[in-house]
Amino acid sequence: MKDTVIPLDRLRLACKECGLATLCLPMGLTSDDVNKLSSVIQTNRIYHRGDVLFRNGDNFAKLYVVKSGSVKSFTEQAETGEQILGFHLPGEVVGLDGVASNLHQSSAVALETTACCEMPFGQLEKLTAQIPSLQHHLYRLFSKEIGQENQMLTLLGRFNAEQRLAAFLLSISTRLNQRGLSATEFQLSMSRSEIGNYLGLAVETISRLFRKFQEHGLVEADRKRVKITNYQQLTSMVDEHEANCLRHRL
Amino acid sequence: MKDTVIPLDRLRLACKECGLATLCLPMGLTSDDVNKLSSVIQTNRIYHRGDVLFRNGDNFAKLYVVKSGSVKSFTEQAETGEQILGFHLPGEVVGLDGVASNLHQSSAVALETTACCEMPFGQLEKLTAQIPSLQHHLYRLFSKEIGQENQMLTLLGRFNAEQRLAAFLLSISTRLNQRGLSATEFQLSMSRSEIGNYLGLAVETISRLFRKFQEHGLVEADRKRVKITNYQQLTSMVDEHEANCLRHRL
DNA sequence: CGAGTAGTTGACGATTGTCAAGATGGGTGG
DNA sequence: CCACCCATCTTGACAATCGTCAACTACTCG
Repeated sequence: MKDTVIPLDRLRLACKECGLATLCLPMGLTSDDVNKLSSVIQTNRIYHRGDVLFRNGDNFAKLYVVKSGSVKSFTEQAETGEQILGFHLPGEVVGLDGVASNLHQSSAVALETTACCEMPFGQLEKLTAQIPSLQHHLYRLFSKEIGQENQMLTLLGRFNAEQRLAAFLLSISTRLNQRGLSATEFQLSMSRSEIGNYLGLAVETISRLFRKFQEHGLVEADRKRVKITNYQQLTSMVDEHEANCLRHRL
Repeated sequence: MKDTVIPLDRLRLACKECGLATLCLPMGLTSDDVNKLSSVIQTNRIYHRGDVLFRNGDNFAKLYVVKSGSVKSFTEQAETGEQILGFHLPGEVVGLDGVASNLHQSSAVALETTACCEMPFGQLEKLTAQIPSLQHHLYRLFSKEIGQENQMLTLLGRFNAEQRLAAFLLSISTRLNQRGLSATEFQLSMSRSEIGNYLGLAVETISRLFRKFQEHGLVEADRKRVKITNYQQLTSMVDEHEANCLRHRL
């Protein structure tokens, strides 16, 4: 992903030509509507590894759509450090939590070289009042985010360490696959420590689980390169009914 | 709370007279706008303990605002039972996760006798296109929900059992207090088992913690009746910096 | 009043975190 | 191009938190 070469002359793509358009945009917009939207959007701003998109407490101004690369969002705790709230892959939106108080409630940092489209929320909001399908799309976007967080709550509340890592790998796999990439072979952009943080587990646990998964032929992992070798069984671990049977064999 | 008597003739209150109006409604609506809104809303539908507001997989049609009583929302897992996603107190909205797919992604059940206002989302949506401040309010509502779930993720990811229960009690306290009730003395509507489920802990752990808190003079708990006797110290447990110091004394 | 559900308590064990030491590898500068 | 360095990762030993199991108590509701 890091090595993908994007020709410079395509960096300033308008929404109309954007490969992610079906993810960002609702169906049924007129060409005129799309033009209005793209006039408001700042396209393809580039961030590098470690660059901050926004920080907890910053004034909320815009939503960020990841176009390539990846972003992590997190809260900063007084002494315990950060709690990672999510990893954001191409086509996903970051910053929705800022609308409530006009201040960002979390921080967001690029995990690698990352291109984002930035949408000033105030302008977007005005536009949604004029374009019903865009309004509906934005409501759906918020709602989808809530649904995903609900899944994450379930994961943290009811899943053991194995199931959490399995679910994590499957989530990344599915999401990359939706963007046209391989579902079974990919490069993680986050460190073991970040995975552990996200899943509520210690780094050492993540490391041990990767080894265990590898020993049992579920994945081949070399550093950040991951190859899922038994997708089926990985899936069945998350479906906890079968997981209980499986756990005794593992 | 269960015993609160609501005169029957006030049960069909329009939004204009609703005591929760400042919670549900944005500031700066004209009287006309409020009338439009209340014409769309079904007010004060009564649910009893165990009654289902909606179930996972149901068609999504409306949002529910709790007016009195309380509601739990949860996902149903194949064999592990349910994972509780949230408890909803008066003034809070339930059902936001349904917008994304037009199907409810979770279920919601009344924990006690509960009155809800029900807002058909399609109509609400049309109205928001006409009333900018209502549109903004709805975006904020979604965003606030996301912020709260982020807090919950942090709780499940980084807090130990003690901190989780402390945070839970403080959350209930704060929210009830915002509705004009006592911050230090209240009646829980959920069982120990439901608290445990919500916090990712076993019932027995909750039971032991209540005893521990009581022994240390933090709360007095008799079944569902809770009295917070040392609010200060409870707060400092959640602020994890001090919590580390405290833990050795407890 | 009786039955069943919810809550409590104790004993025990497993999962997962912590600590410490060592290995690996990417990146940088000579 | 090589070598060194630092961050990341791995691995093992040990400990602690929390879950599980089981028995018992106490409400609540019909």
